[in-house]
Amino acid sequence: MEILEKTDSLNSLSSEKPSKKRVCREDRREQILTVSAQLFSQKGFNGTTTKELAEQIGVSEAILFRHFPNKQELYSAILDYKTNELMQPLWLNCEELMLERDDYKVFVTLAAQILETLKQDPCLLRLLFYSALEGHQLASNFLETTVRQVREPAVNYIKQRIEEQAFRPLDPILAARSFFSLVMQRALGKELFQDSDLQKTSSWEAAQEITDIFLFGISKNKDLSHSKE
Amino acid sequence: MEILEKTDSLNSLSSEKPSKKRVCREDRREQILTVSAQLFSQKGFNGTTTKELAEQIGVSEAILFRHFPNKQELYSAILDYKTNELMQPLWLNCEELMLERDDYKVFVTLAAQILETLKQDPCLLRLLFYSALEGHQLASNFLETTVRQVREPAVNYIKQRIEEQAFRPLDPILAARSFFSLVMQRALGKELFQDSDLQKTSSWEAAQEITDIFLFGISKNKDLSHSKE
DNA sequence: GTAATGTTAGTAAACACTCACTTACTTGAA
DNA sequence: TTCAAGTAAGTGAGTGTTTACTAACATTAC
Repeated sequence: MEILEKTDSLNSLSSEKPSKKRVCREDRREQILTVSAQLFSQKGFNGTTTKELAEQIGVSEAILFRHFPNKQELYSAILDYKTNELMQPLWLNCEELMLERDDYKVFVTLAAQILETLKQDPCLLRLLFYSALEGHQLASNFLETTVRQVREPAVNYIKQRIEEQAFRPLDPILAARSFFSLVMQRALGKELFQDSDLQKTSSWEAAQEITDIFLFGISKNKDLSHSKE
Repeated sequence: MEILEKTDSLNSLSSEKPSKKRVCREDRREQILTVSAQLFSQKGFNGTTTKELAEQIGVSEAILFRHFPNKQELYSAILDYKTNELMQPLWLNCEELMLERDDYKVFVTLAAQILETLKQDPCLLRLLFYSALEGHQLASNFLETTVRQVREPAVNYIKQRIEEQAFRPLDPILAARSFFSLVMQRALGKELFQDSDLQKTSSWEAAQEITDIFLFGISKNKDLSHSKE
C-alpha cells in the first residue's frame, strides 16, 4: 500500500505526464509480494482476483505473470516471505533472561513480542488461518516447522525449571502449549474477532496478564514478585 | 450427505429408471443446508461454486435459487442454522454441578462438552473462522451474542467463587476467557491444524488436562482432589 | 540497439443466476 | 375408481459477466 502511494505521489508530482516510472525486477517483485500479502490476507486466496491485485499495485495483470507463473505460486511465495520475515526475532531478547532464571520476565517478554509482532502486521495471522482453512500445503509446513520451532525453547526452559523444582511437575509440552494458547487466543480475539474488550489493553499489559495466570498455574512458589494481585 | 445417499440408494434400487424421487420443500431446504454447510466449511464461501453444490446435493442449480435468492443468503442461512443447532446444549449438565460448588466437575464437564461438540461437527469451527476472516456480518453477530452467551455463566460462577474466597481475586472475565482460550486452542489444534500430538487424546482427557491447569491457576486451595499430578 | 519493463487486447473456461419448459404428485368431481 | 386440472418440484440450456492467464506489441534505460 505504502509503495503504491509512493508511486502515485511520484506520478502526481510530475502532474501532466503520467510518466510511469519503471521499477527494477527485484523491487517490483517485493512490491507485488507486499501488496498481495495484504489483499490475500483480507479476502483469502479465492476472494482475491488478479485484476484487483494489479490495480492495487498499479500495473497491468500481465506483470504479475511475468514475476510469478500463476496465482497459486504467488500465494506460496507470500507465505514463504511472511514466515521468514516474522518468525525469527521472537526469542531474541529472552535468552539472557532464561539464563538468569527470571521466569516472569522470560514469559512476559516472549508474550509481548509475539503480541506486538502480530499487532504490527495483522496480515500474518489472517494469512495463517486462511491457509490452514484452505488446506494449503505451506500451511502445514508452517505448523510443523515454525510453530514447533518457536515452541521448542519454551518446552526446554520449562523442563529445566521443573527439574530445578521451580515449576510443578507437569508435561512441559502441555505447559508450553497452554502458554501459547493464551497468547494466540489473545491475538485472535483482538486482531481477528475484533473483541471490543481486548482493544483497550496494550500488548505489554496483555502479556503481563497472560504471564501472571500462566506462571501462577505452573509455579510451586505462589508469591510471584511481579504478580499483580 | 446421508440424505444424498438415501436418494441414491432409492434410485439404484429401481435399477433401470432414474426415477428422481421428489422431495418436499422443507426437507429439500434442510438437505441443501446440511450439504452446503459441509462444502462451505471445507472450501469457504468463495471457494465453493453453486454448480458443485448442486452436484453434491443431486439436483440442478436452479433448485438452489428456488430455495434461496442467492449464494450469499444461502450462506447466511447456514450460519444461522448451525449456530442455533449447536450452541444451546453446552451448559446443560453443568448447572447442578455449579450449585454443588464442584469446581472441577463444572469446568471439566463444560470443556468436554465443547470439545466433543466441535469434534462431532467439525463444520462449525471451520465455518466460524471462515466467516470471521471473510468479514461476514453474521460472524460478528456470532461473536457478540453466542460467544458471550456461552461465556456469561462461567463469568458469573467465577465471580461467585471469588467472593466465596475459593478462587484468588482476579478479573472474572479474564479468567473465563483464559479457560475458553485453553479449550478453543485445543479444538483449533486438533480439528483445524491437525496437530498430531492432539489426535491421540480423547475429549474427556483433554478436558481434564485443561481443567487441571486452569483451576490450579485460579484456585486458592492447591490440593485439588481431582488434579492428576 | 537491445534487453528489460511495460501495456493492450484479447482467450477459453468458469461464474452466479434465469427462463421456458417438463415431470411428478394431489385433489376432487363424475 | 378414474382421470383431468392444478400445483409444486425439477430440469437443460442458456444469460452476461468475471476469471486466470497469454501473445503480440510498445516504451524506456543504458
